[in-house]
Amino acid sequence: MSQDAIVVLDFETTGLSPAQGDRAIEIGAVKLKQGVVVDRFQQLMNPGFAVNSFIAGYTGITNEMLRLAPSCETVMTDFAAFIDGCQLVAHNASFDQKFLAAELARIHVPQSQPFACSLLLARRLFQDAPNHQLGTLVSYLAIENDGVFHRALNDAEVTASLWLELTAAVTQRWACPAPSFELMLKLQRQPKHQLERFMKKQMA
DNA sequence: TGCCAGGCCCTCTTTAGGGCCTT
Repeated sequence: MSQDAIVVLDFETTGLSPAQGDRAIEIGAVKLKQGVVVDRFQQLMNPGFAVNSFIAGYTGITNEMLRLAPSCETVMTDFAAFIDGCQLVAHNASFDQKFLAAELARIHVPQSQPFACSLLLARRLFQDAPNHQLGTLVSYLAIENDGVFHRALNDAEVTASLWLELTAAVTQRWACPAPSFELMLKLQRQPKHQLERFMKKQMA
């Protein structure tokens, strides 16, 4: 897999914490090369137990839909191949990263790819947004969408568009052509009041 | 025993508390 590919991913899960026994029930992902979507991945997966009514209502993913889905282990084996050699992005990446690491650990695959966070970047680059929930940012930036949220591929698609908006904002604000993934990783860790100083140093 | 997410980030901060964000 080429090293310049970025996979923007989103998990739907049975809850908030793999440490408390929660599992993934759907993975959706969009692969970008030089800002263009070149591949997609979407798969429901059976966690081995029933999802509660809140999750079914929140995601629209029912136990009936999951009953015939392949196991998490089967799906994650395929997904590990999909993301091999790629850099990763998610909205509130700490959430998706812990589920990705937990599900990959079950099939004895380490999670070693660098992981950028569109939430941390949006808090820095779109400070005027009403808030930084994914749905709000989609409206704020007029990102094209089909009105479906909380399904993995739909959320991954709009997060990929958000990623491109974030890189475009860096380009526009600091005259930085094609900001690298590594630059975005560093930027998401900068205190807000030091953004100008940081970018000035980067562009010098 | 009782409780049960956790990282980020702001502020009435750092010997802490609470909102934001993800499902």
